[in-house]
Amino acid sequence: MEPMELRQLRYALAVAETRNFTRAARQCFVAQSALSHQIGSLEKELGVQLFARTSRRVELTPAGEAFLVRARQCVEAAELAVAEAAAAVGEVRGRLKVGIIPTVTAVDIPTVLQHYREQHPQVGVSLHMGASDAMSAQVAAGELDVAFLGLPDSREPQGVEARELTREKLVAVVSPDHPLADQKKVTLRRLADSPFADFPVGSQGRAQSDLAFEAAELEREVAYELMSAELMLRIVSRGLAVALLPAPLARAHPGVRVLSVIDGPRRVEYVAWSRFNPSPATRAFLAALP
Amino acid sequence: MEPMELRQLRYALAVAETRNFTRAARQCFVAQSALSHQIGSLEKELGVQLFARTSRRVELTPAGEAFLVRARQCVEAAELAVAEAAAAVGEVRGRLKVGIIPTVTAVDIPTVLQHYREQHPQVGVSLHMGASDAMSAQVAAGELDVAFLGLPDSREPQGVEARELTREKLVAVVSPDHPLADQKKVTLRRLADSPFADFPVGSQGRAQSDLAFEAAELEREVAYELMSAELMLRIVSRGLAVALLPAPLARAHPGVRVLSVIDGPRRVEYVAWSRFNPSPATRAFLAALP
DNA sequence: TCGCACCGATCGCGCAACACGATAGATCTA
DNA sequence: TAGATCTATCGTGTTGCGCGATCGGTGCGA
Repeated sequence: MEPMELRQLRYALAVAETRNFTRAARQCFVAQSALSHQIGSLEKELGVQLFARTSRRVELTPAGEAFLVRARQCVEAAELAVAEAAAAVGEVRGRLKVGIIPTVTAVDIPTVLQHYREQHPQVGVSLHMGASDAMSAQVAAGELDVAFLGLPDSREPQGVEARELTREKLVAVVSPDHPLADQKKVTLRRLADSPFADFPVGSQGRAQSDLAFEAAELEREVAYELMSAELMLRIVSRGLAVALLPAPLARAHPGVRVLSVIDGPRRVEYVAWSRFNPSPATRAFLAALP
Repeated sequence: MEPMELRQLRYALAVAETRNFTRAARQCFVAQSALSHQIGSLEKELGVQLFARTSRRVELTPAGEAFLVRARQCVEAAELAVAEAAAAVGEVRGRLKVGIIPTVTAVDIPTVLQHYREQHPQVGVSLHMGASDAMSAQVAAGELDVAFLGLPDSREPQGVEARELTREKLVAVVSPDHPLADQKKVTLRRLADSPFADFPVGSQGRAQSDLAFEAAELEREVAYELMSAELMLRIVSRGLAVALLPAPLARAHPGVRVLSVIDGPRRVEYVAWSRFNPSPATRAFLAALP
């Protein structure tokens, strides 16, 4: 019996993705008969059914689930091997998965991506938004290549390599009608009387503010929870709530007043990447960051 | 141009291992011409030389080094995929790399290995001796599947999953001629007058004792440093030094006196495995441990 | 209920690529 | 200089991969 080959893994992954032999074959640019035959001989060699197929539906067997996790790693490693070889002669190729929080301020993401793509047109970039915790876990698990994270200044990224990009104090944003609107400086104590818009409980964005109020032994009401800084600012401008946000985001938004907070929380922004063997595309991205 | 296949990676790995096309071909059970051709077409597709060959010597180019790291991961993932598929129908196959410190007491390694092999004859087992720190790093890096570790009771394994096997107090061993030989109990204070045999500086085995002497604010002389408990006991029996060791090891050795140490250090023995996707062979090993 | 659309398995055929053995060419050794 | 060693290359045979066509089974709609 012939040993397993990458082609069979690629076909099997396509079937798992589409749950359909015919579409999988199209995706692999081969005839359905060829793909069927390869899957069949793969299953014969393994001695296990990977797919349970009725003529109407294709599903993964438990064996198929377990097998394809490794098969995916295998194919990814093969792509990375090609990318490494190309990188050794100065050509950066491959794909790059970037995670960003909704409050990146240290760098202008579109500019960074534009420069990166100009320097390395052979790299396909995909962007993903998310929370710092989820994304640093994804980086550690290899599901993201790099991620921009924001943490309270008392914390550090866990389980990943990281570089500090900026360290800044959050500012308060209030609507022009707010009683504090004409102040230049406020304290948490005075802000705590108003309802807040903030990030969802559990996110590091929320922790940035929560920790400060805890340290000051103050209670506050969070009336709105959302992951979007943009929406948060619009809610503030309507006078529905106040918020603590990074200064660059706050100042870029019209229709709100920005107040410095004397005992306000500090946050740190990091760029994080995997501890183990970042891909050439990842190394190039980190090198291209200011 | 054809896409890369596992066959080419297997051949390339064999060449990297043997540094010789002819021997690599034998290892792969193909003719040398076939292997040469595959390597050639692989290099052509990558657009990079992987091997610098004179007709006398074969060496890896930098591109080859980088490429083969990933290629190795790729074929290992392929093997694991096969093992996972087999495991899904109850057959445990594959290879298992076990790391052990020289002072395992919680389990009898030969017995464990014997039972494991009887239950899972399809698994090839390889044993490696080493220090706790080095081996837990190897487990984290995927170079070992499981490792038995010994740590001071104030520490825990880092970067790996681990299960505590036993927690015990170290005993003192002295030669029958030693002034303390007839005591049943001693203190660190009284032991500290004698020269010690102990594990090398930096190892966790050494840390077990060092921490205890530091806590007691005592100085001692370590006259002999070695990684073998067996040798350590022979040195002790000759009267050249005293030592602190796990009780089961000490009692198993003739020609030494074993003393309990009132303020003696405690150690914990763990079995550790990788955080990420242990192989079927690894899962079976952990399940087979008492 | 019948026909039709959909889907995977199978078969026969043509071709590409893989492996083999032999040999050429290069390099180091005695 | 002869020989040993090692990789590249060439010509040849075979295998297995992909293709198109077709079959058989299933669910849906008229």
